[in-house]
Amino acid sequence: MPSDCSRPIDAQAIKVACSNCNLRELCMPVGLSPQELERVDGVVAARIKVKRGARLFRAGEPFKALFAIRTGFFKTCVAAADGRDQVTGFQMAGEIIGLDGIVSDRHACDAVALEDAEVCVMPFDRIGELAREVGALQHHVHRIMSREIVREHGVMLLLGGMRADERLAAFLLNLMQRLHARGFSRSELVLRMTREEIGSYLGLKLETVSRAFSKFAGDGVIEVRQRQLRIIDPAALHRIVDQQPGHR
Amino acid sequence: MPSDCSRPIDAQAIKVACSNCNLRELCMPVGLSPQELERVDGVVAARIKVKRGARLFRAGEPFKALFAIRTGFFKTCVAAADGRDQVTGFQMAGEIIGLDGIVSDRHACDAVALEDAEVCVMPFDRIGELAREVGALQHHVHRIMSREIVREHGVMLLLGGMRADERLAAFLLNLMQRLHARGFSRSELVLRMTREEIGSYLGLKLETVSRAFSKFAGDGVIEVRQRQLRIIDPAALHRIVDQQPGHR
DNA sequence: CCCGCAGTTTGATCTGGGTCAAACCCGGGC
DNA sequence: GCCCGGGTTTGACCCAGATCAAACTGCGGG
Repeated sequence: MPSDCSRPIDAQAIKVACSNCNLRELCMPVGLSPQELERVDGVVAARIKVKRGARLFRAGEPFKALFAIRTGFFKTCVAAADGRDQVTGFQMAGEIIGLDGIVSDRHACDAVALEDAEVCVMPFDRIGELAREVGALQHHVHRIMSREIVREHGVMLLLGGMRADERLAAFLLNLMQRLHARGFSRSELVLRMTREEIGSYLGLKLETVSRAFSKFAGDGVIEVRQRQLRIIDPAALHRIVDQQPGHR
Repeated sequence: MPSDCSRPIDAQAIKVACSNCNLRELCMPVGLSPQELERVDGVVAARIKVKRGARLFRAGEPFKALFAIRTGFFKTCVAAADGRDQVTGFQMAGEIIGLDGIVSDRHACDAVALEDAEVCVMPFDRIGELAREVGALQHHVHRIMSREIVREHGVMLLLGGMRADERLAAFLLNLMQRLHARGFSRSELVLRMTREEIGSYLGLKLETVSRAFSKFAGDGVIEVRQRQLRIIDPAALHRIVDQQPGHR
């Protein structure tokens, strides 16, 4: 049973084809032979639209498939036994979500669409079968999971040792870099998430995030108007990130 | 070329056999047929001893293999461009390290033995081949990587939103639980790492860790004598972990 | 046995960022 | 057009934990 507000689309009607997808380089292995490519097309069982604010999956639900984001923007978050809630990541087009569900056959976090989104559903057992036949796909799956592990190392570094403005600078740079890899401007972006969500991800309160934004703006490093951002001096952000002190 | 102080051992001489290993349930898939089991034995190419303080691998070194810990205790840590250093995890017998190296064919962190250790070397390409033939092994590899991702979510929750004593309590409970799963006492343990390493992992300074230990001891929750620990009241630790306030 | 040193404990002080509170901004609905 | 509510900004104050400093503990080596 799909989560609230998400509705499946007949895969045949759309004629899903990874081989034609412009995100191919992001979520598929490179260097496949034409026939391998065709087979790998088969991992996508359907596409699903997810409305802004709706959940693609929730912690505790049975895990059946991984999801590749085609369009839109997600956050994933875990909730502790008490009410506490932690954003564990923001995901954009070409990225894969649901990896945390494999270990226990249940999703371990919630995935919430921060804007209307569309995702490709890739049943995990089908991935498994195909990976056994197409070596490149197998390795690709390993790489994706490994990448997620490394990304989380980075977050630990950030949460474990950086000051508020270093965290925000690192966050912005990471966001810009990923957007740029998708062909967006290197200097302009609109934030899909609230200050509070940024704060949760960075281990800060929303007021602190807001103040850091204001400070950067005051220093002429960025321009902010609500969620509209313009990076004026990327080098300054880099300098902020690897300024020594790191007080924690 | 292996890192300082580690020396390979002739695999033939030792006659490595996962099938006889008492850690089998921890690092191998369950429910294999006898012939599958025999094949999986083949993933271990060698065993290596690592002396206390030596590195099994360092960030940047080419990635060739995963390592299963047979005996001993490790920490993994990443270093930022500036001197900053963050412990990303502590690993004990039956756990797998090196997963972060897959994505870029280079290790992304250092693995340091905190006591004399012995590890099984599992060349990654061999794992790949075998996983293609033994479905259970393939799924097992995915589960191990997924588990690491979920573990890191937990650390993010801890670093992002918990107070010092909550962090330490959560850390101790996690440690106890893993040790107990390996047949050790549920109430007594000796810490293999320094206060500073605990602090790095938990995003705290060593003094703060020390104070939290003293506080727990003063409250009769634990007994501490240097690295020797005794948990007197585990329930109290649980209560500390999910006490609401979480000030961050 | 003593020394040296790494690791730990404890105290005193400082401060980054949390908390509380008020005002503001803007888009959507009526 | 106006109102309403979620999101954001800014200010004032406070506290958990960082920082600095000093003393203690226990172990390995000569």
